[in-house]
Amino acid sequence: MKEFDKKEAIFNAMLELIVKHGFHASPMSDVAKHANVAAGTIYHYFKSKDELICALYVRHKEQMNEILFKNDDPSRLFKDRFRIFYLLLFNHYTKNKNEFIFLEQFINSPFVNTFSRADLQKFDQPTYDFIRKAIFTQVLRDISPKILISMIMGSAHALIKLQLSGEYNISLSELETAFLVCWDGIKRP
Amino acid sequence: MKEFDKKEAIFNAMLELIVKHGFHASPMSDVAKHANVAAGTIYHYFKSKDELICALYVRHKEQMNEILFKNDDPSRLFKDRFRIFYLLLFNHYTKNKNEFIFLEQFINSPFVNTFSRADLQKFDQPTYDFIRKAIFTQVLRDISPKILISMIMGSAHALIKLQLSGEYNISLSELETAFLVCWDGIKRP
Amino acid sequence: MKEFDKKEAIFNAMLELIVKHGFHASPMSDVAKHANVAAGTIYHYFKSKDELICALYVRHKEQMNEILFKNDDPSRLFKDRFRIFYLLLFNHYTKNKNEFIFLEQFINSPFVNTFSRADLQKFDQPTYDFIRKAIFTQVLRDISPKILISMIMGSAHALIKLQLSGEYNISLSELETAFLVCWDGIKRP
Amino acid sequence: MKEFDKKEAIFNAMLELIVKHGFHASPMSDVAKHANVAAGTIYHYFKSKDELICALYVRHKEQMNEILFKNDDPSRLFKDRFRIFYLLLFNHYTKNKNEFIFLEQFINSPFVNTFSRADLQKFDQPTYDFIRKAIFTQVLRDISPKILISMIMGSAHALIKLQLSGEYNISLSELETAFLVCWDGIKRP
DNA sequence: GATGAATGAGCTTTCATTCAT
DNA sequence: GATGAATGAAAGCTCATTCAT
Repeated sequence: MKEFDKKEAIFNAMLELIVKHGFHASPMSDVAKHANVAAGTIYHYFKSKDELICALYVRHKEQMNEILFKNDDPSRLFKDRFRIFYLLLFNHYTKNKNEFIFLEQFINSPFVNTFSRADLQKFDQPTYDFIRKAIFTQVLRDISPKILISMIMGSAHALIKLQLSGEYNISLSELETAFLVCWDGIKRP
Repeated sequence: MKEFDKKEAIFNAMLELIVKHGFHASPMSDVAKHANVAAGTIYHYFKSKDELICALYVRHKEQMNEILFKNDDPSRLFKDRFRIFYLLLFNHYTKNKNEFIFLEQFINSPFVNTFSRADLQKFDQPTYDFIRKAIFTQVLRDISPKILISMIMGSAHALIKLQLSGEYNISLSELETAFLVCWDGIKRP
Repeated sequence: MKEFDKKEAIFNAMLELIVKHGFHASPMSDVAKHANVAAGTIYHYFKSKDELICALYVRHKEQMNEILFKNDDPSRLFKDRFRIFYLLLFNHYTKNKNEFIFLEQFINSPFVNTFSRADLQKFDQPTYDFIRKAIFTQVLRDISPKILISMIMGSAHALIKLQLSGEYNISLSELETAFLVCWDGIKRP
Repeated sequence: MKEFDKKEAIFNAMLELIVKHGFHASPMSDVAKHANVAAGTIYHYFKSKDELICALYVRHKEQMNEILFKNDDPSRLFKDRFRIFYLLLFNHYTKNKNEFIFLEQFINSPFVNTFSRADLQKFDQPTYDFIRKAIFTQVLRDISPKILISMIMGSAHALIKLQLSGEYNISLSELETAFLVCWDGIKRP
């Protein structure tokens, strides 16, 4: 078994357990069991439980940026690009529930404070640039990009959470309407 | 010291500790210390740590509903009523950071699963009714109230989080613009 | 069972185990077992294993100073007082092997560095004063008390170690000769 | 790199780490790192950590006997030979602090029990013979050589420890006086 | 009601040692 | 010979909870 495999196995085991039981109810011994490695092995790849959890966050953010922006085509109309962004976000997380739940748990826990504000901003740089340019070109409302991004992502995440909760099943047409709710709010009037 | 005082002291101590260190780093012994009671005393008021945390959540939700709706005047224009709701939400949480951080941490942790879906909905009933009626009277978009509420609250909370993060200071006029971003998205076009 | 009893039981259990197996082979779980307390109980009385070990050292030094000096009579001839000191030292340690072995292990381990030089000197203050005065009154050689004390205690401890090793059994008359070996070396010629 | 070099490197790394952190805080992985070899390599040269530590002790004792006795000239006056022995001992250890601290730590730890009494005596045979003959020729007091050696070495080591502690700096003339303290005690009166 | 010493299961982490390469 | 990833038993320590006072 190659190193790559074990590290991945540990990541996946930790992700699954955190989602199911939370940080404090996911002992390293269980992570080891689920990853099919010895407890000590985890400590070859990660200095501590905290570091493993933070590495999981970093890995996720990098993967998401890849997913959201790898096919973005700046020559197209912004509204269309933004719609694709919105749908990619929704689709990825509703199909990868664990990643979403982990993410929400992480960013609302004191673990985030492990990172400096600058580090955290770095992960969101692609989204920040995406929105900032659209404000600059007068496509979006003339308001701080930070505020706009917060509102966009906040409402999108809430929508994803609703879907994942099983409390309500969002149809495709409702998703398109939700996109419009967002778009009508942020576009320059 | 009256019973009331001790229970309140325990609530406040737990709230403060959770916000500062997270659930798993807030031992009951520390709660006792901060509340100036003996460790055993907590167990007169709450069956367990989990129960205490859940009771804290219930207390908070009830207080918030009181704050948000006690002065709501159904005879006024919905847009105005909604604006007040939006500002009350923002103002309360930006002035009571601990409550907000606890809330976000709680609802994104496996603790929420302590409650049945029905119980959780009960806490949000006032908001649900508030929005549902406005859809019914054709003031708001014709879309599931659950979706609309998710998006409204998601974006509002994200805004509050931005303000509390210290990363950006939202001015009064920006707050009014943010309200419009929200309103323009949800109002019936 | 009173607090005093448990703390004492922990002290004694730790002492015995360290002597038998060394610091690193005396797990807290064994200490707990030998002291008939729960593992966690040790941590009510001592913040950590290291602190327990250091407290053991402090306790020992205080007891020894009591033993060595409580009956010292400054009105007597110094040689006699010193002889009593010498014999008390030898007798106490040969009858309390564990204390001696712990002490030697402790002061030759990196644990001593827990204490500042000043703290360590404080424990030896009574002996220091005892010897310094005898140098001042021209009974002992005119040499730094630190040097004299080192040589006295070093040779006395080595003698005790010889006796405790079982390699050789020191008779009473040999002990008196050993005292003279010491005395003839340190007295003012 | 020759075998010799690696074994030496391992010895030196272990010595340094033990002195700095003690036996129980000197992991083999650190020894490997400091010696610039792989962890597994240590096990080609030594069966276990304990064996490595014991081998270190043996190596040291052999080196010391070489140093102390290689230039001893039995035709000279015993007092002079003993003085040289005394000064060699002091000089070597005050210039090789690590060796001294390791030695003291080792002989006061349960590790010594790895060796039989006979083995331990073998290492001290040269010193034993040196002193025994001087008693036999009536130069030294008529007392068991074991007692005499214990007292000599005990006081000498205590002196070295004083110097190494940095607590007091022993001058050359004080060292000569210390030698006389020793000599006046042991010489036949 | 209130206390806080005591519990002990269970946590994170370490580290001597092995073995496939 | 040499490597260092992998092991897993065992360490130090924490903390929710209990119960005699």
